[in-house]
Amino acid sequence: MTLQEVARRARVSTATVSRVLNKGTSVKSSTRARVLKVIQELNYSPNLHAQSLAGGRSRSIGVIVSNIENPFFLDVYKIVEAGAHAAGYEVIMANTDYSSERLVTSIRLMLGRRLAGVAAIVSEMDTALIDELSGQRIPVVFYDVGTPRPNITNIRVDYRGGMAKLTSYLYSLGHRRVGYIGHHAALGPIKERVQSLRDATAKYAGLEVETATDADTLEGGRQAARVLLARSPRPTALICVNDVMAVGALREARSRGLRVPEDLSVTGFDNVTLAQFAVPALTTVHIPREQIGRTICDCLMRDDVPREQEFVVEPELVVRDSTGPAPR
Amino acid sequence: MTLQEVARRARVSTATVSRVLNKGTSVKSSTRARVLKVIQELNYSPNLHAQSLAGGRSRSIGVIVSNIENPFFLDVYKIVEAGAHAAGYEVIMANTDYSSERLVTSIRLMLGRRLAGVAAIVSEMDTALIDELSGQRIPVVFYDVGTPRPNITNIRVDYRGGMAKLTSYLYSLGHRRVGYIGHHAALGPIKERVQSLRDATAKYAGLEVETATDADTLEGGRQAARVLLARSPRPTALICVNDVMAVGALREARSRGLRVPEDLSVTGFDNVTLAQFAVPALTTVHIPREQIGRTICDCLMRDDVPREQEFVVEPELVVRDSTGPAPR
DNA sequence: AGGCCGACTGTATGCGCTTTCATCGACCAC
DNA sequence: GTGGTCGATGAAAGCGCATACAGTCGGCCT
Repeated sequence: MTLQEVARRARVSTATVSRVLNKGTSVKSSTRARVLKVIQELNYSPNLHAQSLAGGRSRSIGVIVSNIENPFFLDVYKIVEAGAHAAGYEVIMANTDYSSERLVTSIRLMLGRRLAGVAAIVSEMDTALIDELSGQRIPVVFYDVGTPRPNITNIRVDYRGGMAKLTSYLYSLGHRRVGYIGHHAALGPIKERVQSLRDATAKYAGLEVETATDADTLEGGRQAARVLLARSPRPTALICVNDVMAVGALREARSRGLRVPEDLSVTGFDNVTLAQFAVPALTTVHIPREQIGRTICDCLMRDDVPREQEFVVEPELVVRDSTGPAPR
Repeated sequence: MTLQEVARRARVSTATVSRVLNKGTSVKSSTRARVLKVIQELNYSPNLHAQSLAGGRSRSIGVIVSNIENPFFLDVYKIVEAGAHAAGYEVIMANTDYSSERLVTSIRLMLGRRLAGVAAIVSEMDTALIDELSGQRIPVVFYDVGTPRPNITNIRVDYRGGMAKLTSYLYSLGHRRVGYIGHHAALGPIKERVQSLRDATAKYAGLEVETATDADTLEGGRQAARVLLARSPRPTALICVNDVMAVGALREARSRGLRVPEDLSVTGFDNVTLAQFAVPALTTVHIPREQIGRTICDCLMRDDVPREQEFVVEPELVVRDSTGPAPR
């Protein structure tokens, strides 16, 4: 079913059919009705590729995330999706699983689609790629990675500040031996979190940090906790890089018969919904995903926002039931 | 950056550039190298729209899900994604939030993209739409909805069987007053689960069922549980339509000081990873998502599989710690 | 030497659509 | 009546690529 076929059956030119499809210019209402009727009868749906090829424009934006299974990314994605739909845009999602190669593939694909904009909510990133993207004419938003460049907007979270709040809080509860549970230790933005924690070690006398790394999943959190909790002396607090891993850690603690928070404190990061539903409810650091999502939408789908900006979002400590005074 | 521009700079014709891009036919290796070099220099990436318009074919499949936030859908999506990537395909995801209108929009969009195939893992579905899809020449797979039609493959889960196992198990534990927690009670495949439960009421003497409906989220599960647990006499078991809502219900039970499973049994459905990490670990019914995902991949990306099939997958009871003998 | 084959490359057409630009009445003011 | 304006429509030129087809050229067989 092509536009041409529709035009033929409606006894009009292809231009007219195109006009009623893009309900912009003037078409006599009787003609419009006739065309619409044929479209209906034929179940015609325009070839999107031909549309964007001929039209040059695109009503789609791309969103690349590191791990769609992690509710943090999912939340941001959903907010962007809602904003896009509200503005009449579609969104194409790509998932990299923290792989740089998949990131490159995804970005090339996004560029190939000639999208209206691309948001990369990822932890892995390569400077050359950023340069390449910067050279394109489409607006790009980075979260977590990337440095200010022409045509590129950056959103970053003050992990250092968030981690400092967490450390100070745990220290004041008497914790001196803490375990850090992370994933993909080599990736820049994630490294920043560990580093912040390590820096705190210097500030707070007697604070010792051990780390364990595993996959960014519930099971990964559990495995990492298993390693850390087997050490002797055992850490009295587990700081997890995100809520998902923290819930995994919680599970492991319970399996070992450790009471949380009496025997062990556990903290998350992100404050996803799951954190409230964990048992016990998770103490975590809130990252305002709503704000991040809206910023992305503004940057990609509005012309009246300046590019080449940098937004810094400030995380906040959320104390719930998984933390308490250090034992003994 | 167009193919033309690349051809000009490499002093070859566009046909040759196209050849090296689609690494099929023979190109002298020195020419190939020259073209590749220019492509590299220009950061050229082919216009996907032009490619699929000219080429006719498409290396993408579409996956439509009802609620990407629910790990069940996410798991299936990820399996399909992996299979697609392995076969050199891309996947376009669409999320309907259980809205029929969004389903229609999504399907139209998928058709507009002239994809190689579409999978609809959704609970909402309209017969007219199925007919329309059936008329297209692209392979389509439905999960949960849809009736056998030409060119359409169906995958369905024997909910009735799964629910029967669950009911029988709870009955044998002495539960006579059970609550059912669901969402979108009006949608066909979901209605089937409640109906199975209701049918069981007839079979098992003295079994009473009350239902509550809320959103398909952790919070929805909690709210529904709140309603059910406020009743008097209180149900001794809560059967939840899926694991996510069950975890929400678990949370509500705990808030009310009810011990699970001593005071209250709770069951989920789907057996997502989260079910093992719930506290207590959730008794649930396993749906083989791996098998579903693979079937979808086979149907959409291989030519040697017959269409117009119907696959029925058999769910299995997984007993964990959230169920026990009815109190008193 | 003539012919043929195969590796390589260029030319030209069209995929299905959008978008100028031109056309053609109809209608109004003068 | 003439010129001008505006609404409605058609004709046609691409958008960037794939590909059928037609060369070109060297090597090799007879």
